[in-house]
Amino acid sequence: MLDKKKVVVGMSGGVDSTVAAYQLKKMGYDVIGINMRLWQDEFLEDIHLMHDGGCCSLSSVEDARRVCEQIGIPFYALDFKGVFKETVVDYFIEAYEKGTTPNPCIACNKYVKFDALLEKAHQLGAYYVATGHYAKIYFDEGHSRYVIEKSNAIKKDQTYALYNLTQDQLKHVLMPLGEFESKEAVREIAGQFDVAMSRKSDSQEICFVPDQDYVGFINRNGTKEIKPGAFVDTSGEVLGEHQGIINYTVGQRKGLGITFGKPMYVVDIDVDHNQVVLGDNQEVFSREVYSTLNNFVLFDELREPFECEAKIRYSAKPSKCTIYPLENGWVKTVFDSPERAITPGQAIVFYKDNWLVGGGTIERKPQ
RNA sequence: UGGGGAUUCGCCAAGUGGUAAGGCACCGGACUUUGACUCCGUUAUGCACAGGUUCAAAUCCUGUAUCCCCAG
Repeated sequence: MLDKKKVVVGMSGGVDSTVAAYQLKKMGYDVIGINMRLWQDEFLEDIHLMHDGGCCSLSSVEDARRVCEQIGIPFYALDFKGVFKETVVDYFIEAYEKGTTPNPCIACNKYVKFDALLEKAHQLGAYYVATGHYAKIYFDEGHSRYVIEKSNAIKKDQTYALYNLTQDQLKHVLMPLGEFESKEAVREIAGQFDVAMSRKSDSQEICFVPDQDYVGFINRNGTKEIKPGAFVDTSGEVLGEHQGIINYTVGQRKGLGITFGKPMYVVDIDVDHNQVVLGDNQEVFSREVYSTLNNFVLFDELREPFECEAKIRYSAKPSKCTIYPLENGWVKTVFDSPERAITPGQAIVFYKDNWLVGGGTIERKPQ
């Protein structure tokens, strides 16, 4: 029997998860802090010295332990390396190898934090798992469903990374930071535990990749050989040589190592021909987006065209669009105005007012 | 080895006597729970080289080198 007063909190040792745990404790929950061991890499030794890590700092076990002690809750460091490697790291590498751009945080949320960790929570008898995400989750009578609503701290809103959560998961998830009006308010509370920690920076890269060098990471851990190939323009004309498709993502401008007297951007990546297509600023805009693996939160299934807003990357303002159901669970999104750099592999997330409608993985237009 | 033109930061390029624009690339920083984008900043004591004229030259003169074009 699961205890509804019992909650497992994923503790990174950072500001957000610390305050989340503290708030729950204050609300009277029986809180258990768990630090997830996710990845080991000899290059990661000092990474916790550089970043707060927010959700997924890897080496802050000691911070997490100390904080739990101060809050007065039990603490465990548990091994999640297996799931993490399979569902996040391998996915990450494979995505790049097939010419797309992964979003590891979304995968981690889906498979690790709200699946593996939730399962662990249940094993410990806890009904809930909680995190320091900036988002609001609750049961909405109007929709007769669990819903995800944007955080009050709109600048820190993290609902984008949560679109994959199912009703089953949402039922068991608490996000106490959703009501906070700002990160500053959260930091203030964190200050009482550990001054140094409350000042930790927000900066964040891919948590398992040292030095922002994801290319080196894939070279060390990937299976495929990275081969140079041709840069071509949108008409197929060869412009130069690229260093391997994993180095590029749609919309990228810097690091092409080739000059044209005007800014040039990656417009597309053609894995089959090992080519990277370049174009000018105008050529990187488009109104249509196709997505698969869609999950809807506000309703069960998309059955007819639906007017809403959507964003195609984490840090973007939602733009007006209409979404259309296609066959095999695909969704076609048509924006009112062109969007910049629609990138296969990234997520498109739909919103209606402050509610998260759903989302999916961006794919290239089906032929 | 006749004539003409060129040579400015890694690349493109402005500057025609008054004390080296700009773009791209690179590098650094900000922003960011992904990758990108964006923003800010740094970057040639020196204009192929050697002399000369001038208060003052990348800009004028002389010579040298390299490249391009036209003639043999």
